[in-house]
Amino acid sequence: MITFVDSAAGERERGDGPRCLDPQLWHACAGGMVQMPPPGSRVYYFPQGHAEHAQGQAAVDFPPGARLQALVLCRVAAVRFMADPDTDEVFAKIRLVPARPQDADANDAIAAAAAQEDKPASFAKTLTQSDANNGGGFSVPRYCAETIFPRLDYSADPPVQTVLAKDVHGVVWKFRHIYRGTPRRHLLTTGWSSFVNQKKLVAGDSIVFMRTENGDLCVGIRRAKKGGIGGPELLGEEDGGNNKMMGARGKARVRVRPEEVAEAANLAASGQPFDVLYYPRASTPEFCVRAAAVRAAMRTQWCPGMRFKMAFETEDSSRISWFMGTVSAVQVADPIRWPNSPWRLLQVTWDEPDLLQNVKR
Amino acid sequence: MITFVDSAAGERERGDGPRCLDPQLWHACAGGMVQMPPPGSRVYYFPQGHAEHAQGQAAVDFPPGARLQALVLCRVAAVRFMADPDTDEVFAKIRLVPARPQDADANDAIAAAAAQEDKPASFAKTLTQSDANNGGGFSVPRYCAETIFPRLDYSADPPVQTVLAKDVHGVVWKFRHIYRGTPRRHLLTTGWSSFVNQKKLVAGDSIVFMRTENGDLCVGIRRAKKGGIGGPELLGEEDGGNNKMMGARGKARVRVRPEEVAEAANLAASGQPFDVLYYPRASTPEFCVRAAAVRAAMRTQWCPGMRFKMAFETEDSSRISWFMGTVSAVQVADPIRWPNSPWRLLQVTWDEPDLLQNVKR
DNA sequence: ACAGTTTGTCGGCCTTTCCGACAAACCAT
DNA sequence: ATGGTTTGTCGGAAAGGCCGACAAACTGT
Repeated sequence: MITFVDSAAGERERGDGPRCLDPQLWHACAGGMVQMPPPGSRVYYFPQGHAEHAQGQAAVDFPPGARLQALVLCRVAAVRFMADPDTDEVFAKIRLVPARPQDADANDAIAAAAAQEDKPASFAKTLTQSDANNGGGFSVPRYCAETIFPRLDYSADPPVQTVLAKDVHGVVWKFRHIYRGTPRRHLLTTGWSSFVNQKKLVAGDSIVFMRTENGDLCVGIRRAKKGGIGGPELLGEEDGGNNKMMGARGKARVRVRPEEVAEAANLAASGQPFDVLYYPRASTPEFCVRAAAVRAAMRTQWCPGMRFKMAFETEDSSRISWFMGTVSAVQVADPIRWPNSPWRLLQVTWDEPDLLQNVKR
Repeated sequence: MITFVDSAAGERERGDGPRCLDPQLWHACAGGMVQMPPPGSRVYYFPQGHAEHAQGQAAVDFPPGARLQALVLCRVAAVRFMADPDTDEVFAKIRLVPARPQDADANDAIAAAAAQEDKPASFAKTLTQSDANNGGGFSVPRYCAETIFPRLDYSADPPVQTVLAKDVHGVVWKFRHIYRGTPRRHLLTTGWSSFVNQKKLVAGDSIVFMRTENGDLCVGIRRAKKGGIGGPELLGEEDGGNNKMMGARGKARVRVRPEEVAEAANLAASGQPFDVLYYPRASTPEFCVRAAAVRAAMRTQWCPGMRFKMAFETEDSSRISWFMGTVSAVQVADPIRWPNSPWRLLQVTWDEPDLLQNVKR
């Protein structure tokens, strides 16, 4: 394997191929609202959702003859946290084993609570024009510099230090961190420019800094959704445990191939173990949803006029906000192919006048 | 382990610690005249020489009581080719097992001849002021560019290519190689500056380029001997198989600690296996000399007035030249501590009027 | 010794990037 | 609203580094 650096600081830990990365950095990159089902827990697998995850527009070609189910109860056998070698985009490889309903539901809730704990401090910033284009500098928000970066010695004039940050591949980047200007502000100078160039960052992309338990700094990337850098700021995000929102822009390049979806759906239907790739930032709904959450949602009789609350994350990952809306219609997506599918599309009218959003369940 | 790169190109193969490096690159860095005794061959180990290798001035503190021998016949058990992680200086860790004279002398000559073969093409250049200080460029001697570097496409205007060279640690450096100017000449531009900075090269240091059998390029470093960068060009080099010259400048930092020498000498005297570190560019005489060479030299009755010829290597490692001299005195170095030691210092007056040189044996 | 070739050094100029000034945006009262 | 704080953008300036010109050094005859 190869660590490759050019006009920059880089360091690599190991020399293996597409390896698993630190789950905490993975979560920091995925966004604070992504919660992966822990191994051993049970989820419902939605072939329809998997298909949406795979496609831009091209429909997945499910074999016509096969007896497919709209949702399959599975046990999570393993979750591998990974990152795209080229784009640094994080994704997970989830191994699912179809299960029978009467199987034990054991630790679902407990494990979920445990996963919530000890989440290390992280901070995300969307790159400005100046961060991405200008003379090789990055304006570090004060909060980020003070809580995520290593302590800076303010007695020096000007206060400067070298900051090392490991990316999702284990490559370490070296930045000069300086506190200067009038008024004073935190900046990354030397090293930033080549980071931007090598990661091919543009204004609108986000950068995530995370501090591990042992004090090391990590850096991740969240590419801007394609189809317009400027635009309104609303970006699709994951739900708070029950519901899901889907961004309207999107049209990402291929990450999951339709054949893989078809194969997974078939294996699921025939009760065999299978792997799925899950891209947490793909702006499509979850297709592996906690069994308990699905059952709770199914108990609700959704009908037009109901008020609807959906969580989303603010840009800097520091808080969680809510959108309010009203259910305007309830319709089954594709009654012919997927009879009795709870993969209903609720049409919601948001209080904030924005694009119509499709919300699952 | 760490690959560290800053404003440069770097790449690492493996992640282990002080590992062994490619023997051919090691030899290219050591200089064309260094010949390591192959495993299985026999050498005489000279504690006195080992001590000189270790010290700047500080004498090695041999335990007074111990019965030490001036030279110990040993079998070479293993040779590990290594490089200093900080300075890139090459050295070898030699495992020696004391042997009895009547043991087989087997393959000494054969192995030596074999070692001579398939030495890959390499080229060394001493850095000029312009190479080391000026606007980040390196003037590549035509011979080096044409025989060591990858083929350049001269049909382009100007002819340019990116050259990758792996250093002794497996880190790959990236250089822009261009053929331009009037008159035309080969230059390394982008990437060179940061190589100089990170390797802390100064005018007077040498850089070694080597081409491996499979066509890959390697780069090594030979630091200038300390105590004056400018000065006369004569640098101490190894002998042609029989004799040894010792540079007068030197005073290098510690590489071998006196305790290690004392321990090795004791183990040698008591017939136990031991390790020695050998720095081929330390400007001290060999202290592990082929058994056959020692016996040949011992048969000669050295006396004042004898003519003396000693090989040395030219700066670019392309040729071997000879110094002629006359033996002016024969004296045993330290008759009290080392009775009957052949570690005599012949005093030689060189034909070229230079500093007096001490020559072993 | 001479002519041809090779390469070390220099000044010019272009690019990169570091810097404070300023003001817009943001926040807390 | 208002004042204090934070941070995005800009133009100036310094540094880095690429270039050909020129001449010194070297080579072979």
